[in-house]
Amino acid sequence: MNDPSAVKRKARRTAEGGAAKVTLEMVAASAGVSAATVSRILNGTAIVSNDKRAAVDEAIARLGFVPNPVARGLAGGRTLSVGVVTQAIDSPFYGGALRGIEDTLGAAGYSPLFVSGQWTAVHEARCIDTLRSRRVDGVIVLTGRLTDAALAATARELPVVVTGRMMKAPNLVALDFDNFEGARLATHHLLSLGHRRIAFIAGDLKHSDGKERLRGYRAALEAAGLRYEPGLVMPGNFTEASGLAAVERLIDSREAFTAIFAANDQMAFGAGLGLHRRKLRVPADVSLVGFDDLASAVYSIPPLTTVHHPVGELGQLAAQAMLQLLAGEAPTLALPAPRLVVRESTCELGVPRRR
Amino acid sequence: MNDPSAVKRKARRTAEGGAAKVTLEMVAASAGVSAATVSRILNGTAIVSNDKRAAVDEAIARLGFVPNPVARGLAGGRTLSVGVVTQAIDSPFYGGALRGIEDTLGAAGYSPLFVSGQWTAVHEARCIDTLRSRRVDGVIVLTGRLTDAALAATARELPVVVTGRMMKAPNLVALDFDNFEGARLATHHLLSLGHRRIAFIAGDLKHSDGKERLRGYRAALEAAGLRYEPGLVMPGNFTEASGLAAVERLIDSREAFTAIFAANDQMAFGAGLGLHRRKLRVPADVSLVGFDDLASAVYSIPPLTTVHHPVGELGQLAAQAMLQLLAGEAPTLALPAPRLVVRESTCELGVPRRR
DNA sequence: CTGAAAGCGCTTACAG
DNA sequence: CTGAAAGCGCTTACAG
Repeated sequence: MNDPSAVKRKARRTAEGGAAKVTLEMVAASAGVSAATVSRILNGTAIVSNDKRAAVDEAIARLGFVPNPVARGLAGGRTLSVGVVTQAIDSPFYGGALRGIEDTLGAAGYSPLFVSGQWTAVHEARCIDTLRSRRVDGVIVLTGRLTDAALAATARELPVVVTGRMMKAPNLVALDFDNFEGARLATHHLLSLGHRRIAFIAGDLKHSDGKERLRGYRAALEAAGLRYEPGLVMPGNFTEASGLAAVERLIDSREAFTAIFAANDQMAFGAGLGLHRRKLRVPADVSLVGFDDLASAVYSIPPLTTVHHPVGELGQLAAQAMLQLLAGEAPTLALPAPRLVVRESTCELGVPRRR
Repeated sequence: MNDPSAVKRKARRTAEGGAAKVTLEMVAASAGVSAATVSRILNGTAIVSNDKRAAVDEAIARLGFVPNPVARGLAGGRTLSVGVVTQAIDSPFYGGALRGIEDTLGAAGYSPLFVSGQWTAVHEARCIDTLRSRRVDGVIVLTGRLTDAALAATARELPVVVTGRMMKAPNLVALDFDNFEGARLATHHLLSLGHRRIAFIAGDLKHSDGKERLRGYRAALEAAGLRYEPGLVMPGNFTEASGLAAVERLIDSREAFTAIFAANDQMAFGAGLGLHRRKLRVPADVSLVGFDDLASAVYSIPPLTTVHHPVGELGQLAAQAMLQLLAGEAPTLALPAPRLVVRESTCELGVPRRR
């Protein structure tokens, strides 16, 4: 404070900024201890005598001190922030996961930094660069297009949690959901209602969730002694538009079917509209099952039977795993199991419900 | 570098971190100039001779230097990040706005920091504290519960852009959408189809968008020479559940109606389900109009006629306004006008379309 | 046009 | 248990 220019600068800043920023140094001076001691108390880094601790706590409260995370980040190399690579910040599917992450991280004093990967590996790589330059302490990747190798490489730099795939690497934890089992459940449900001609609208088969859901459909069919019929399987890409197109193709193909299982809810919604346009009633004429249990599935017409995908929990788990990695602990995970939610878009074959 | 402990520390860090971090100082040394000069070139802060600039550019490229935003934030007081207070990170309504903000900010080298206000003033205030402690350069607030005074107060500290309300304050720009006109358009559409008994499901009337939409409904009615009938107006709170409940109350009230205008799409979806449950067909028996034009409105059954609310544009505009404030310019705004999107949930009275 | 130096607000070995 | 001091990687008056 004996540098005149410094004083001038500080004065100007205070004038602009309104309330003068309280610094750790001011707390230290006011409590009669060194800055190091205040820092140690803040971080629980060392044992401090009770009287000093009390004095510091009092000073912090009195001055209304809030540590500056930017300075902390520079000095300590930890920013208390974790990057979250999602595919689209406005995705109806990932929304719940983002919320779960935000809640869990927030409770531990960490802030999430959300970035959108736009479903391309190039963008995702750029996202991770941005996050690293912002010095996040770790990265959570929701699915995405990055290769396992790329992910393992970034795990060499900082802890990584990835969802939607199975892989093993040091400093990385992968959290997958049992898509196979979910699809099996959905198909089994239709079979148990007496359906035998069950069409399937596939998701993106380049991706594991798309592949697994197809595999589950097929496994359930075969377990019931039915043949897998390629003519009943329509390609799709997880969008409503592709679900709509799939149904049109299916109907035009003149292949007989009494039920449709779409590999996600968005395609099921598209399929529902397609059936509506072709004057087929759900479920009286065709039973329809989705996958994911989006918030909007409850209010679709009719309310959609679907496989509940606990994205919120998945987000919480991913955040918890990250927190554990950051604390140097070995993450312990209990993955949520798939569960079928029966609503009104399915009914027994030959016993159409009256609307 | 003549401090042994410093050398040791750096070495350890490099070993852990994989690729050694390239610093501005290394660039300066390598280019034979001072750190100040490199900084000036990076920031365009001063005119620099061409040969030095070339040397520095070359060194930056050769070493792969990326400036550390954390250090920049500490030293310069600017973090190139802007806080975004949204109500829920997974809101189907704000999603598009978040995306617009992310895109526009990203193109200018800024990163958004998304936080969720949970629709309560307390949370929002806490969000703004968090953002300020993270030293964001400005804050964008999407609607929210904060009072105008509270917003004006934070605008004294840093630039603020707020959507969903009209207000004036220094260092703050408010971006509103013409909810009144939108509601007028929607109601007018139903009137022009011959409907006279038009029910209205209101949104949250404590909030300006809720109030304005009700006002627009009423104004259109009165302009057509019709009386405003309280019995046709059902309370709601912008959720699907409240739309569903409103329709049930409406039907049970035995009030005659041939059309429903819901103050947002989510309530319209709930209303649609309510009508479906009571065996009323849309639009053959009842025409239904929403407000917002959510992504899912296109695939609802039937596809929903609604007022397009350009949230994506609104997000881009908000981000642009923030960028202009940050640059010390006076924001110039061209607000997008409401526009009716006619789909399949409305039809002429007395001329029911065959499904 | 350019450099030396101080400073941003913390953390962390080091040395008691 | 605790302090003095250096350092994190930049920016910015100040003084040429």
